[in-house]
Amino acid sequence: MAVGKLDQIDHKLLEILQSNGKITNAQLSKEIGLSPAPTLERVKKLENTGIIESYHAQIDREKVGLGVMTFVQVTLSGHRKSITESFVKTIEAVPEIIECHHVTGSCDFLLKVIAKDIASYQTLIMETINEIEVVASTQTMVILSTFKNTKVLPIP
Amino acid sequence: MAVGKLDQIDHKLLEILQSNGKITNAQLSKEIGLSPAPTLERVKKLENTGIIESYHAQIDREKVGLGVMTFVQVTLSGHRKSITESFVKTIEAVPEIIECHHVTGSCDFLLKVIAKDIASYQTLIMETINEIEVVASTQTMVILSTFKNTKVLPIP
DNA sequence: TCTTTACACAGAATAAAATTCTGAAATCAT
DNA sequence: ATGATTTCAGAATTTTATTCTGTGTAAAGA
Repeated sequence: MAVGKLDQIDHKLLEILQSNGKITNAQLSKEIGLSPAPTLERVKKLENTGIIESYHAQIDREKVGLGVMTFVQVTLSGHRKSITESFVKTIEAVPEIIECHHVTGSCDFLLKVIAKDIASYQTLIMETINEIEVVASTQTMVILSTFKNTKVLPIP
Repeated sequence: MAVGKLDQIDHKLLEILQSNGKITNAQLSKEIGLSPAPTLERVKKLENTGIIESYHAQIDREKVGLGVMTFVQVTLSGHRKSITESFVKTIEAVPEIIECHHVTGSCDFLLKVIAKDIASYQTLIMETINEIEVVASTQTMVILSTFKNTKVLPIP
């Protein structure tokens, strides 16, 4: 299913479901101006074609005791495929690393990391990430505050 | 509600709901080993206390025609409160900027930005972000591939 | 132009799920 | 121990999702 096959109603559905994944079908149908049946049909189609990938609950980081979030710029010791693969494989097993992106620019990877506090973050960086053999260096950006964190992508 | 009041069952609920926000209460109750009534009670409590903030549908970026995602390191021309506030206010109105974090380190802000393609990304950077008066410089990291992007936080 | 086909839709019927209610068991503090 | 509080299971009720049927509409072909 290409984007060309998405009409205005589909766009609106995606927008609403991104910001509220638990809206009832009845309410959803009201907001887009269709009856429940075709509304559900459209949503199911978006799910089946993989345009809607999944649904997630978002939890309050601070309230569950995760006070620290950081971005870590990682530079590897080389750029051979085996080195990258080795790094990624290790990363996957670390639950505190919630994002790992291969990027262009002055570093190789950018990680998003969460931890209970600075002390446990330091332990994680020093005893887990910096201990990976292929990691040459890391540079941390601690998040002081977050001004925007929307789950709604602006569909073109 | 502090983290101390969350028992093992709450932890499991949060873990499941983070990875599958649309699970039925019946299924959820099976997975944690309670009957539907107390299961629902617990989930509602987590919602009411704000530990569960919201639910969101995740959509496939590429399938809706958003081929480019980047991180942008932004350095401002100063650090007075008014400068930061001016920047944040402008950022909030740009839908392509889906995250904006105030960070420590060599830059001031880190943005996560999405765009249709490199051309429209360039337009966004040059005509929107770099045009903000208080922005001194930007440095872009284009995401080549994403190896990890979990919505499940490891609750301590 | 007329027909044919294929969709997309609304409304009603059905199935499934959430929610509420009641009372019993377990836990806790006194 | 004892009373109070909390947590739970099972059943009843309400709400919601899902399926079904028929109608209108738009596009494709004769």
